[in-house]
Amino acid sequence: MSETLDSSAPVRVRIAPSPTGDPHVGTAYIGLINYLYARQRNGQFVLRIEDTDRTRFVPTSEQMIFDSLRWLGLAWNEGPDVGGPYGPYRQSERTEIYRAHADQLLASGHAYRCFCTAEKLEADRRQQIAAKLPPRYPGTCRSLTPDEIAAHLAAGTPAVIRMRVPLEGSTTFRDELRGAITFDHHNVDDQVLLKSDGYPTYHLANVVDDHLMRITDVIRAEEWISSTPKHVLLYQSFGWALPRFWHMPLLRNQDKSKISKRKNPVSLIYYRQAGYLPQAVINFLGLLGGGMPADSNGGTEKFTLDEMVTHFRHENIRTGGPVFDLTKLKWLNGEYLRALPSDDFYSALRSTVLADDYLRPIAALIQTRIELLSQFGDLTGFLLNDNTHPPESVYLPKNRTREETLAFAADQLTALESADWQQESIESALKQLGTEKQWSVKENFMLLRAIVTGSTMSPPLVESMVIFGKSRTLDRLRRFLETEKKRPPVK
RNA sequence: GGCGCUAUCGUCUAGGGGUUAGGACGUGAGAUUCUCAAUCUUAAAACACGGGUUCGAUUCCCGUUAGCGCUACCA
Repeated sequence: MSETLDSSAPVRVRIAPSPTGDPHVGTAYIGLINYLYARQRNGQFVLRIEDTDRTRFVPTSEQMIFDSLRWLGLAWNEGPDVGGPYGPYRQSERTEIYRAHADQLLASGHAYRCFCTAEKLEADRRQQIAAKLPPRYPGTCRSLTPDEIAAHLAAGTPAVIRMRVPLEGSTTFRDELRGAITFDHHNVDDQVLLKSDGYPTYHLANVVDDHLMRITDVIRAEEWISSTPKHVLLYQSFGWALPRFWHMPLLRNQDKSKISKRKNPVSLIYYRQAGYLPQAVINFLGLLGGGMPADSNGGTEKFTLDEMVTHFRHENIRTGGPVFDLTKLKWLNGEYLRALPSDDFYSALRSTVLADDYLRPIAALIQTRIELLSQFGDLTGFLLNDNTHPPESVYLPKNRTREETLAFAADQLTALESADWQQESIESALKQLGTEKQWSVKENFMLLRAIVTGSTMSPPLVESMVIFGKSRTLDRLRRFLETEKKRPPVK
């Protein structure tokens, strides 16, 4: 095992979300654990944006991450928006640093250039899988001669830089929650460190940044355990001291799989818009995985972020993955809502479901459709209600079976998930799906209307969906599918 | 398939070599309330399995099983 950081070094931790979409509830969870750790030890909490995957980059994502984490009360000491002594805190602005470090590994022999094409790698992988072998990089470019490399470079062949994992031996590291974990080098792949577009992969960037940013404790999700030996090897190649590693259990869906948007609302935007209070969400997150002594608050399961700072014990974190139980979160939220002073409760309503920004576009939508102002609620109920589950008689099109209808609704969900949330993109995504599956525009939109509004009659559907918001609309679709799946056919 | 991690009520968890294995959510029943919600009372509900170690294992060790994760020029 390698040396660890000087244990007297001031504690510095980080979260490193990727701006690839809506801010994720898992980011908030890991953020909370890091935040508590830093505050308990008078340490620093760093926010770093890991935007090295240019293909999945979503420009609006970063701001949403900032807003959501602040909403929850997780303030960071250093980050892209607040600055700090170890910036820049956006990885896309640090590419020179990664390149220099990759070059250093090239020079020291800990890494090598690889000129294999994506097609070849894919073919290799398929062959290995077919032969029941573990898919690994076959080492084609591992021992290229200087001449061969020069030739490729001269020819301008696109290249990546891979790490040279020792063929023999093993790497052991300590996980603060589980003890020593060992990986045989046979099972550690020659990971790509620098991609052909010049951006680093997570593995290089996170090691380089954690070292340069003086991170003492890497507190991250359990899914990283199997790549930790690569990181340890990298630290060793650079001759750097190791941080402590804490791998948190993964949040789970009801079926125990890793939490996913397909089976659960995971967007923090959703929780905000649906009317969860930040103190309820953060309290609930603190309940998952243990860490709070049961008797620290007189046995209550309700506690504030500050109470967590004083009582939370990282050593007591349970390593089994907790199911993210929406039912319990809702109960907790109700508790907080009821405990609110009535004025605060009213402002909470006014800043969410009755916010001007929300109501104004709704007004525009119904102005031409009413004769009395008091009819407002008649037309907009579905935008103010939480649950609008249509009966089969409403959602089922003539000449369609229940099975094909539910299957199509699931397709609609998939199509909408990847759609940009604007009228035109939503419409074209839906129409394209309709054409593919031979559903008429009318059937298509009517079904969706029934699911989203609970009725066959409503203001313009897509505009309504835009106002209602992506995360809530998709959630409605998901809940519809889920309950219909469980319900036996009525007919 | 390979490697790794994990295992207490349906769910979140407490506990720990000898306990009636505790609490919370949810569920059932009852009380209260004009209704509903809230509230109160109450009930059902768990140590995955097999070997050890031990006077005694749910607790410690090993194995099995199951679940999960990783196995990308994604993070």
